Amino acid sequence: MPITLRDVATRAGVSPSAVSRTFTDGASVSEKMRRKVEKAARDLGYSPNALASAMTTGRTKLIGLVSNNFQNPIFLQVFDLLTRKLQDCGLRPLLLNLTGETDAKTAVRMLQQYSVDGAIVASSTLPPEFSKSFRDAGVPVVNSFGRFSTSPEVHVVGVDNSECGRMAARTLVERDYKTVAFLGGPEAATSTQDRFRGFFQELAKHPHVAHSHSFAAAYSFDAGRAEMQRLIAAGDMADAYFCGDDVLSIGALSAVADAGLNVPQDLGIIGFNDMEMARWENINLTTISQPIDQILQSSVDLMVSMLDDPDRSPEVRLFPCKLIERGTLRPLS
Amino acid sequence: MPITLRDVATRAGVSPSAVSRTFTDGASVSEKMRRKVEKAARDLGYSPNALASAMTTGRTKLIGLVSNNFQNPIFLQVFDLLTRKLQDCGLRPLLLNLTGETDAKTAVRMLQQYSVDGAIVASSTLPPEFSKSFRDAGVPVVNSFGRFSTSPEVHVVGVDNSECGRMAARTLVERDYKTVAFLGGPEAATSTQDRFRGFFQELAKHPHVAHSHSFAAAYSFDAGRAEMQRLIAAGDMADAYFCGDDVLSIGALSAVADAGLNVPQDLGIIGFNDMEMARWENINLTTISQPIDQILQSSVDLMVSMLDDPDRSPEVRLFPCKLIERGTLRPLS
DNA sequence: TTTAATTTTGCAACCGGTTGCAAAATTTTC
DNA sequence: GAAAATTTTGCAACCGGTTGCAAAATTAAA
Repeated sequence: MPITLRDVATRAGVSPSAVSRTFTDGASVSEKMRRKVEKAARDLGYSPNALASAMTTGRTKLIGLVSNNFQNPIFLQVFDLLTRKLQDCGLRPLLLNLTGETDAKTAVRMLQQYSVDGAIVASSTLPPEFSKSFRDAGVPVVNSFGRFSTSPEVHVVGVDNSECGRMAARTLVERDYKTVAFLGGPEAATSTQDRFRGFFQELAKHPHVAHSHSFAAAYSFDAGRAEMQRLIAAGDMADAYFCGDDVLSIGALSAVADAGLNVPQDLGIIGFNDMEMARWENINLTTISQPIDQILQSSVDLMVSMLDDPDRSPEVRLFPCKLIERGTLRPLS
Repeated sequence: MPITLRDVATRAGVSPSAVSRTFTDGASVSEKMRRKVEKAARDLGYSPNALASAMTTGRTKLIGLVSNNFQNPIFLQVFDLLTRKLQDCGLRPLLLNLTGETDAKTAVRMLQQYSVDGAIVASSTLPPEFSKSFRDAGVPVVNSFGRFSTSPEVHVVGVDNSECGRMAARTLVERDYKTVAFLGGPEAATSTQDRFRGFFQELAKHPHVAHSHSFAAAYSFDAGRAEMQRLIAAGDMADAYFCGDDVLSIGALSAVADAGLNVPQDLGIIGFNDMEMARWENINLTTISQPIDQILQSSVDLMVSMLDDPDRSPEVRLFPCKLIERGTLRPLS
């Protein structure tokens, strides 16, 4: 059924190699030959088979897109941008959904079977070792939104989460909140741990500010709401909360509203991610944003450069986060 | 670098065919041989190359996942479920992001180059002809969330959008709203058109109920809010609105709240999709839900059955929608 | 115009598997 | 225990391209 290179060769009355060469750039083909072949190809509706070509060249132009964050709304944007950017480079994303599955070995094998040229691990919760398994298996990898190290073993692109924690703490202290708290997402996530560390590191500089912390069960509205309800019921409320995620914040806000507390006077909330919903007038959440587009562009750029030079030494690219001032924090006095 | 079948054959001291056979089920291999080969494979860490295998078998186990809906939060769930379900069947999703691009020819070619075994077009906005191009090119296709026809040319799984429109109209009339309106998403989407048709078809049975309609520029909070603001400013408000999507509804709700109107007494709103946010206590949107999980399971089932029998005649599978009663519509009197 | 240098083309082997066919090995039947 | 029936194995060709190498064709130099 499908047209092969040999079909084209026959119709054009040339050798298969000639056809192959007209479709690989950089190959030696005369103008006359190229025209002849292109005509035949057009007539027949031929387009080269990427898989067969991959057999000899060893490059599939397939990039594994690995993630376990299919619950977080921000990731729809991540997938959108990432797939578009990859497509723009002539690369095709092969999706691997690792929800509820963290075995790196399996993940690597699943991608290796398809000879992917590389893999982008987009996750703020998978540990660095996860990405390392890809590198160890010889699969070029970049970890987007991952935890960085000063002596990285794989490319990492993202933000400095502990700096984000410090930024949140600094902001709350500036706004004159006297007791502040960290309301994190799932404790196992590296991003949670890093922000936690940064947050309390900064607070240590302000001994007059009381602090506490707790963790929500998931990055979800319900988990945020439940945890805030628990805190309210327990009666040991802080003045201000740094939440691990906007959805969490919004859940917390809803519990706070139910309790009749006044935001931002009685209680401040600062979120993380600046997702779509944070901008909604009826939510209007003050939050910290990470430059998603830049992170992903940089990830793809790194990926592309690794395809040329697989032994490129691992690099860390961090982008600054930004405070997005809205209505859930007291203004600077 | 990577271990080939011949490496395994050499180490096990058997022929390549033997190795191939132990890895293809249904092939004739003795117990003794199988054990020998499996041991060698394990020792070497061999796993068969899906692409090479595809060359002779003609099956890649790659399924194109085509969509242009990377803005709608509901699609994160769609991607999550679809990829998991495909993976569970041993299939791998090759993502194709068609945002701002509707040329079916290109899309087909992009997938054909990778010899996908089939394609799932997940979109409520692409026209049936789009999916048809795949079928015409010999690529088994199922259109999830698509517009159905009584004499379908491709498999379609989804809901009867015009029935959804009727359901919305029926509900609003029941609740005793006297002037009702359709606040649709982008007019070009088939789902918008179908719901529009159903909505007014039902209203035609109730001549005492006044009606009107308009369309938002996008499926977004801002578009919904802007359109509702425009309506409020124009001063010709209806009693109740059927919005094309929950995000749109939420935007509209925010405009309504700003205007000091009382929901659900002065004004009723009914959304569509029952997304996560509709459940949030501070939104509490009455909406119509489509059974996403069933739709996708059915899509994958159809896909799998087509792989066995590519000439299976096209089928339409429609699932019922359900009214999710929350707080933005007057109760039944 | 002849010869040397350069470019274009085709041949054939290969990438990593699969599979039809016949030979070899095993099991069944008598 | 020999012959027939059945199962297992290996050989070799093939899937749809690519590529090193040498022959053929073209261009440049003499």
